[in-house]
Amino acid sequence: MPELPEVETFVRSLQPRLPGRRVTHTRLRHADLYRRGSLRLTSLVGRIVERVERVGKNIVIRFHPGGVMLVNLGMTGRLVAWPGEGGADDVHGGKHLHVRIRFADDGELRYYDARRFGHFYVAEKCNFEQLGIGPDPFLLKPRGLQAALSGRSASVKSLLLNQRVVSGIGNIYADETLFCAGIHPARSGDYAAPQAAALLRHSRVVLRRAIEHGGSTLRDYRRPDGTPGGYQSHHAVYGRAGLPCLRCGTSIERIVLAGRGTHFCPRCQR
DNA sequence: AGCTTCGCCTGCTTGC
DNA sequence: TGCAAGCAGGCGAAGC
Repeated sequence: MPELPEVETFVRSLQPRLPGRRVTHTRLRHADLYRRGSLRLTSLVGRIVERVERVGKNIVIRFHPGGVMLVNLGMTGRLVAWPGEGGADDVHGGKHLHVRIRFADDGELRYYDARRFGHFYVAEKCNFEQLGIGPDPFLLKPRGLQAALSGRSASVKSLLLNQRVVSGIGNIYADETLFCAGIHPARSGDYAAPQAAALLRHSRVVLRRAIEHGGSTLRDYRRPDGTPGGYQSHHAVYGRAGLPCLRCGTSIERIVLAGRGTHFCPRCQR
């Protein structure tokens, strides 16, 4: 599931390939792909890609002389330039190809999404806060996270998953961060608030390492070139229920918290 | 207001 | 072996 490291992997592939290209046609299969309030993709025709960046789990494409497109990949979305590198085109046999943005040079930006949980948002300008996209973990200050956690009775895990609190952390990296920080996922935000600096530090270490490995592939996710990411083999707790903790040997537990499968070491995380 | 649960959507896994 | 039910999960909406 594309979280920050997986989205960053897509952005790093797109950034050297899209800028300078002019949009000539757009095609979208289902209008329900648009997030509420979005302009149509056709409004981008004639505009030139300026740059590709990432905010939290969102891919942000900015255009000249104006306009911005946000893509949230949901669970199984893939945003790739076509033709792709090394036969990686049509990874789903074209069955799940939902958006095609054609450029003047005949190349395309393609969006595939098997489960259609992803969303597009097109606007002249966008305000991330209004869209519910909070600060990126690499920009958020320890004090900011502390303030966002203190006084909150919700579990620290659900707050890490809350994109308004910090954007980019999803189920895998929330579990991994909490393990590194030694905090039980069911603890309240208020309890964890004094440890905000450590939480933030650990989240950055985990996210940076995951980016270096091209993200985590559990099932659907593939890097832009079609190869799986490599970070899943470095998970300490996620997907390791019943296996021994790498630090103390205690069996890793799995519970459901905030509606998500949650993995932790009952001895290392208190 | 804050928190939890639900539903969207589809493919893979599990169980009868 | 085959089919139906269960499960996974980001995120917005609904409910408490």
